[in-house]
Parts: sequence; C-alpha cells; structure tokens
Amino acid sequence: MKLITRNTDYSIRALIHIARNKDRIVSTTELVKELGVPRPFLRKILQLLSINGILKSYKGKNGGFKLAKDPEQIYLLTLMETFQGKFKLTECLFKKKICPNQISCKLRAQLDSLEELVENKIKEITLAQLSI
Amino acid sequence: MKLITRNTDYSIRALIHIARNKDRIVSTTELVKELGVPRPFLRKILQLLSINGILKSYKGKNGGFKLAKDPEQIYLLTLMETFQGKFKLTECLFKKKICPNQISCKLRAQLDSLEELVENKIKEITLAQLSI
DNA sequence: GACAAATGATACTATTAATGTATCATAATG
DNA sequence: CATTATGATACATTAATAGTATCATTTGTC
Ligand code: FES
Ligand code: FES
Repeated sequence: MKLITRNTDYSIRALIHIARNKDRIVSTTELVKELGVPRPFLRKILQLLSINGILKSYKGKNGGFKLAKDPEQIYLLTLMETFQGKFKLTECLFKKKICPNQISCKLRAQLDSLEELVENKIKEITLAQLSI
Repeated sequence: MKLITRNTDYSIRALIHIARNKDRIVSTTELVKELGVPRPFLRKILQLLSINGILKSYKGKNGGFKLAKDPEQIYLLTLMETFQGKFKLTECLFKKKICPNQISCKLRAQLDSLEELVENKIKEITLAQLSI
C-alpha cells in the first residue's frame, strides 16, 4: 500500500535539505545533485510547494528556494495532502457509487476509527523532526 | 490512498454473506446476485480464498463455498495479505533500490511505528465482528 | 542591453498497479 | 451423460503514478 507516494517522498527529502541550509537559497540543480531525483519531476514538485506557501521561490540567476515557514510548522500531513489529496485511508469502493450503507457498515466504522488514529499521528510529524 | 483494494473489499462482503448462511453451501451465482459484483472477478477472488484455506469449495452441481474456519478466526489482516501482499504501509521509495539509510532515516522510524500501530489494530478485526 | 541561469505554467508521455474478462479443463449430481 | 458448479490460467482494460518536454518570464552580471 502507499501511504506516501513518490512526489510526497521527494518533497520531504528536498525540504530536509533546504531546511538544513535555511539561511541561503537552494537551487533545483543543487537538489538534483543532492538527491539524485529526476530534474523535471523535482521541478514540478518544488513549484507545487511554492504555490502552496511551503517554499518561497526566487527567480532569475542565483535563484531557487527557501522555506516559507519554520520547519516546526511544516506538517507531514500537509505535504501528503498537497500531493495526494485529502487524507482518506479508504473510500467505500462498493460499486463505485456513493455507498448507501455508510451508516450501518461495520467495516466502515472500523476503518473510520483507524483513519482517525493514523491522521492524528501524521498530524504531529513536522519537518523539524525529520530534518534534525 | 488504498488501505483496502477492491478484491479485498469484495472478499469481505462475500465472506459476510457466506458467514450469515454458514450451514449451507453458497454458490458464486448467489453471491453475484447478492453483491452485484462482476462474476469472473468474484470467481477469481473466491478461488484465492479457497486456495488459502479460508473457504472450502464444493465442485459440481449444487456446488459452491462454505467457510473453512469460524468467523472468529478469519482476520481482516489475513484477507488483506491474501490479496495485497504482506502488510506494509510504505516501502522506502528512494531511488527504487534498497535504501542504505533505513537505520538512520527519521521518516522511516516514524512510519515504522505508525505501521505497527495500524497492523495491530487490523489484526484484531475478524469476520465475526463484521458479519454480525 | 544581451546573455545566462534560474523558476512559472502547462501539456504531454510512459509505466505500473489495479481491475476486470475469457476460455477451457475437471468434478459432482441427478 | 448433460448440466451446473469450481479449478487453472492467460489475457485485456482502466486508472493512478511517475516522469518529460517546451516555451515564457524574471533576475543578476558583464
Ligand atoms: S458498504 Fe459502503 S461504507 Fe461499507
Ligand atoms: S531514505 Fe530509505 S528508509 Fe528513509
């Protein structure tokens, strides 16, 4: 299963490097060297982080990215939702339509409680903890 | 994200119906009517359950399936592993190769602890609880 | 001002995993 | 021995993930 997809994963690694060098601007070129990740893919990821206010971008020569917030305020959950959409362990898959049994479904009840558990855990993980 | 894929999901629903009728043989035809799931796909699923000792099959006319164990002994975790492979929230995705940082990686540590939490929860869910 | 080096915007392609089909063989019942 | 069921297995489709490509725009430096 994929709790974390590759774009989220790459974003974390990129942010860790940026966090560790947070008084200067870090370019995509540097990150590609550091992480060994495909450049166009990483660019797309960095752009999204920038659009979502997690990174601040600097255009032009010597440009690149800096953190837009403190690492303590960058949450894993936010990153996951940025790249993977709203956190949801499993939708009701039954017949692809919205399920009429949601309320009575025992499986759903179990999954919902599990989901809450996981979400609360992920909510607490910040970039600060990962980059130290 | 997909904690539970469709074949696991269908298998649960099929098992619930079989459990509720556990003194008789239930055929694929009946299950298709009951669940409205594509027949060939359901057949594949039932075969797998049978191979894995969760269902007992009866060939020939009036054939079909019965539970091979008590509902109390059929675990959600087992079903998930039957259809989705060994339970693992997220592998290290880094560079598609086995990661050399496993031990020092902070993200890995967090995910591992989360994984344990989830796995323990799922381990406790049985068909009995879902079919009542 | 021209050039180089960076990101912005966006459309496209490829790969992989999930989902679903089809077919023929084999067994049991009446 | 025909009918109705599962067994085995190969194939096809769809959707999600992962990755590329291209051109525009901004900025620093000579
Ligand atoms: S059947 Fe839809 S939520 Fe369970
Ligand atoms: S980088 Fe591989 S486990 Fe974290």
